[in-house]
Amino acid sequence: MRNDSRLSRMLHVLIHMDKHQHSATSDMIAKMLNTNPVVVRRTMAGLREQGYVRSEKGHGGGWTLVRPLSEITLLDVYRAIGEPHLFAIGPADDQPECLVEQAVNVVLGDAMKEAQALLLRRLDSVTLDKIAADFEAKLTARPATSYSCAS
Amino acid sequence: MRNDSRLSRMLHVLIHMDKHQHSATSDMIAKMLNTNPVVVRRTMAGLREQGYVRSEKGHGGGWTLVRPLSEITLLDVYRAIGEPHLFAIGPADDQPECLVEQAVNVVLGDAMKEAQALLLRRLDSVTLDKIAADFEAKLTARPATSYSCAS
DNA sequence: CATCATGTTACTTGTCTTGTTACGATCTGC
DNA sequence: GCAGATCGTAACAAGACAAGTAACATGATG
Repeated sequence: MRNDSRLSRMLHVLIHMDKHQHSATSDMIAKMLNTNPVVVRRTMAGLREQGYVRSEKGHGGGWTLVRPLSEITLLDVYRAIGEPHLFAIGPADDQPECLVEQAVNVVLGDAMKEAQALLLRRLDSVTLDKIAADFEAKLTARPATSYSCAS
Repeated sequence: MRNDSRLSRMLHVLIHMDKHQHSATSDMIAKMLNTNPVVVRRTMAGLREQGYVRSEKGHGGGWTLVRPLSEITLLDVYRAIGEPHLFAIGPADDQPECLVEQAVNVVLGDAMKEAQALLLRRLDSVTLDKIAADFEAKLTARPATSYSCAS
């Protein structure tokens, strides 16, 4: 568990959900992600609140995709899961008195802000159906092997 | 302790070391950074191995800057401390069998690689004397207040 | 040789995601 | 309406990793 994999996992799930049109239970999704249902519900709660998926209780319930992949960007998903910290590095002190440290924070902070802006711009420029299309391309390139995790 | 602050701390220290020409003990540096001497030695070990600073034991010993700030970039310091992970996010699985997950990893990985390249480029383009100059500018702008942490 | 200072190891702490257990709420179908 | 499926949520443990801490060895100075 070295990285925060919530964004990666949610992208994975959403594309799979688009492939089977019927609802998927947290249990099925958990098996797909090699985790357990509680983690799935916890992480997907944000997607539900933002209206990208819907969850239904009871017999025959589960999760369904509400909006088409073409209308969801990676940035949308990132925001829906709560915009977790992108960087592992950061300043020692956010509001230092020392002017030297302030100067360090400015230079380092500017560089990080630029990198973050670039990353978010990239996330904003890609919709989920683009990833789905990449998958289809891979699929036709090697149709012999098993193509997907428990889908 | 939310972030890895080693880079930030080392930049801070190196610039201070340039200001007083005599050597600084780990104890003095620790007070400056609000930490303790062991952390200082641990983190600065990389800088010593790369030849940016020198440490001397015994009476009158301590740490001294070996190379001028103009010859040290932020990237140099980042590398000297062991190139710690920059990002807090990442893929759920580095070598997934599922082609969907592979496609997710490619898109996400490309975006992160670009952001990382930009950040490292920025770190490479700034030398420590630039930060020192920023500090001097701040200093002349408000000379009345205390300017520096225990320097 | 006494003292100062670094070098290093081992262990603890703090923080955050993930994993897990437990329990309550709600919906379906018989 | 009862049984079972399924989500919702709270509480807590596990794992990872930087940072904090304590103990002790090593080496240099006077």
